[in-house]
Amino acid sequence: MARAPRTRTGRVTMQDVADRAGVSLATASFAINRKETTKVSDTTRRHVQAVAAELGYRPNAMARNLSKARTSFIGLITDSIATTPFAGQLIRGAQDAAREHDHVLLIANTESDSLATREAIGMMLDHQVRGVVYSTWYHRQVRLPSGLSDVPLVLANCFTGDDRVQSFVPDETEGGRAAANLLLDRGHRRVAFINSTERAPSTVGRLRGYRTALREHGIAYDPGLVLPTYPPDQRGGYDAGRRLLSLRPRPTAVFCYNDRVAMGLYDALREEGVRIPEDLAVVGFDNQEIIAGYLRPTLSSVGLPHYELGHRSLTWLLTEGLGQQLPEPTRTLLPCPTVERHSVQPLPG
Amino acid sequence: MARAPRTRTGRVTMQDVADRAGVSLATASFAINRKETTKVSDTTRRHVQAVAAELGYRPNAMARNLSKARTSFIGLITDSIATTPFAGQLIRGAQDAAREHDHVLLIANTESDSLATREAIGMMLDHQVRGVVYSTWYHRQVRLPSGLSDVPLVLANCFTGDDRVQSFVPDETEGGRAAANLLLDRGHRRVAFINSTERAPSTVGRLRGYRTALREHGIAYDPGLVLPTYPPDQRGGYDAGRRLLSLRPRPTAVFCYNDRVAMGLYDALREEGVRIPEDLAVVGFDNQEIIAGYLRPTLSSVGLPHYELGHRSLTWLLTEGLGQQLPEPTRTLLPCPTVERHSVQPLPG
DNA sequence: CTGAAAGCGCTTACAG
DNA sequence: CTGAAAGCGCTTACAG
Repeated sequence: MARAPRTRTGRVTMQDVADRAGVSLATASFAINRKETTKVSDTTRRHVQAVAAELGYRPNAMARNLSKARTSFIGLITDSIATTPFAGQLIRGAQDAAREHDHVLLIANTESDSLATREAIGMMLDHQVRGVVYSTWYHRQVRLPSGLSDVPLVLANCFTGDDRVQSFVPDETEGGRAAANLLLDRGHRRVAFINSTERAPSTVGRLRGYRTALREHGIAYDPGLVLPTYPPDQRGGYDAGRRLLSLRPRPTAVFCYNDRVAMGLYDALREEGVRIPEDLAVVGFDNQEIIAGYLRPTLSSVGLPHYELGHRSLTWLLTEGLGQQLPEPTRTLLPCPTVERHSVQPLPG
Repeated sequence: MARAPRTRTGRVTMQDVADRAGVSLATASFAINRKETTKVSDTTRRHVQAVAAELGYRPNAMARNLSKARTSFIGLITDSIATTPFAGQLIRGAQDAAREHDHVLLIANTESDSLATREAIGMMLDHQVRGVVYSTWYHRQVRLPSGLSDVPLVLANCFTGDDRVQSFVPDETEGGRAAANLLLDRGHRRVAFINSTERAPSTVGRLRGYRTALREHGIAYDPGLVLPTYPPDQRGGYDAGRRLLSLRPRPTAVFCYNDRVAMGLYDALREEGVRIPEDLAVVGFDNQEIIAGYLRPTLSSVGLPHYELGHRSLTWLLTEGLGQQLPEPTRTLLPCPTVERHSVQPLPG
């Protein structure tokens, strides 16, 4: 890198490049930005670019943003970042999408704190973000904080009561159906469901999917096979597991609301010497690798599409959500992938 | 909010505020930014601020950054964001520190990809970040990517071979000592250590800490009680657990390299009907809530200070790392917190 | 205490 | 194809 003129910030400016290349600032700008409109001859462009490279020129994004009256920032608001790896996946998806479109994420983690949320929104508006992704770490309905009404917006993993904002959420129903099918397709006919008692998209949707799957297999829905649990964690799963074992005739398979519930169920089964999957086949939900991948036997599960939620919502924002006339907002359902492990018999054949 | 003049971007500018308040742009600027130098009368300042609030004025951060020749951006490079909740904790700590100093994080997740790293660094330099935090999700030595030599830098959870850059890392030795003490302080004298075979700060440090603790308790170090395992996960822990059970006399306590190893150990113990903590006390490391909090019995563990790594490194960067003459770089060790649960007997008394 | 003016580093009509 | 010039929305010496 050659010695170069310096400015206030100690950096090479476009004016420096122009001077050294013997062209005007305007020409340097066009040449460096490779404007499609062929305003600059190939020779000039190559020459200017060579000089820029030689001087180690880097554009000043602040100046560019100001003069273009447009930044390449997208705000991402999340209510948690480290509670689970879920938020991280969502961020990763959003980040990848942002990169694909040459945009930069301004991430704010609010921990559901309203002051932090307000500050985050203010910071984003001050930085002229082109749009905002509002996300939650578990699928739920939200009330939008104020301050977001004047900026292009998309929701990831959450939705508003009136569905007047475009949102992307997991297809809980289809996920519940897939989980149940993992068991029904193996010929199980007495399939229990340990569900959380919260009223949430996940509990309602997964139950609906479970019932759909039963119907499709010609099996009557038996409410007695739906075991409520709360909280939906290892302890709840253990308790529900004990209740499940006292059912007569005993179910041969069970779909657990989530992997932590399955973890507790495993404990209950072990105590009673019930083998998985021989005596009872088990399916979880969430596909938390650290649980599902390490239980013995490893747990078949249905995952949540957090990466895709982040990626799709950001992509939508950048491709459709920025225009003047938005498409009719919808709540778009994203599929939940099935992950087969060893807690269910292999499919015959 | 009153009707206000509009600009290109459709936003209220400082000029609008000045006009409406009947003052000059300069005065508006001073009034709005509450410059300590009392250049503006209280009356004027209050008036201008009232007008600004009335018009819903928000400063344009791009313009401010450009004219001040300084942004409030700090870059944060991480090699993983969703593998574990660790990176999320580190980010959260850094984010909180940034907020405390009115700075904004530009986060890039590279997944250890060198192209992504290069792009991230370029993006950060283009955005005139004031400094960069380079972090890894597990404690290790790193080679710095090029492009970071001209920017204030600090390392979090990693360090360079020559220690010529300030870094913050977990105190593995003290953590290992604390883990062993959790057992030794209960009177255990035959304390095994299931360690990973990788050569890493964690394995080396924790072993050193374990030996220190033994010495302090007047117990001779017995290499036969250090059981190697690889990979350091549930499977490795299970295998090591079986080996441990064949030792004679059998250890009464064991310190596991991490919680996943402990999870596998639990499986081995359960198979043999060995009770925790009555027959064997167990301590893990990492304090991964989803494992340690849910195993039966719950697992005592030593945590890693990811939040603090992020918070301390960012704070250092903003308070000491930005100056012209940096303090002598050091590798600063941060303490690993002990978390007691039920896999160790309660302390008598 | 207040204002006129220059300048930050770019982009982009507008002329030529 | 190339250049002179205005302008983005602020900050900050410098005068008064």
